[in-house]
Amino acid sequence: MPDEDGHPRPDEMDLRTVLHALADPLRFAVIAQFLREPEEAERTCAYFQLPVSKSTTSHHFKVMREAGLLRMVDNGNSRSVVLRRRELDARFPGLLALVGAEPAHD
Amino acid sequence: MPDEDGHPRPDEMDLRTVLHALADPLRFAVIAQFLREPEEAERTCAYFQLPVSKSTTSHHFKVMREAGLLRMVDNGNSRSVVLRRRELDARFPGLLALVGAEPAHD
DNA sequence: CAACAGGTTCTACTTGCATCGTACCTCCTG
DNA sequence: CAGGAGGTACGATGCAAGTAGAACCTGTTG
Repeated sequence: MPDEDGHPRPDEMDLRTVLHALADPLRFAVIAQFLREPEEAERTCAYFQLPVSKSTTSHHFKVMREAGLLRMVDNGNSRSVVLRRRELDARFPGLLALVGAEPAHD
Repeated sequence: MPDEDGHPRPDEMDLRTVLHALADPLRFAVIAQFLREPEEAERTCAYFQLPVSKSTTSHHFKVMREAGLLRMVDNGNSRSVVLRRRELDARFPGLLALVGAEPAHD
């Protein structure tokens, strides 16, 4: 079972769920953006400036967290998210590479 | 532009579209099933016995064809579909392997 | 020719999901 | 303590997409 923040362990990740998370253009763009940042980069949700409301942004990040794509990092002050790069590469080899290979869009 | 049957060329295939096509459980199951068959296997739509009506089945196969996953083969007699394995492996390396690695479900 | 099998198309229904506004929470800073 | 920044939770809404039924098409087989 996922931890208290809804993060699945790698063996709990479901490919269909991950694909669904990536099928949305905004979520795809967030992951693609992360892949252009240094590894282990921590970013606030606000950093991505998605063209939707705060609550919608929060919803999208929740979907990505629950799929296993992102991990929430609580810094006391503000929370950040981190791409779970190593775990995803181990669980779904090649998947992030495909996302990163896709040209940025919109 | 796609051909008269709606098949995109590999360079026209869009990863988001492909991921969306694979995010549906029935469509995912069809591709996973194809990966358990011999390469170049031709199958009728009816072969998969999806638990939905004929028109819904036709809809799902259309989505997969238009995403580039399947190619329609007209045998005069009955039509069949073929997984575009080589082209997909070239365009999205590793993607089909991920689908094939996922345990069958339901 | 009639009947059937396999697919497609069209229309309609219904479910899912992205979206938003509001209210609320937590931590920091005047 | 009051206010703001960053996020979350909940309820409502509107559109996209999965679904089914009916009519139709094509090729095969009695």
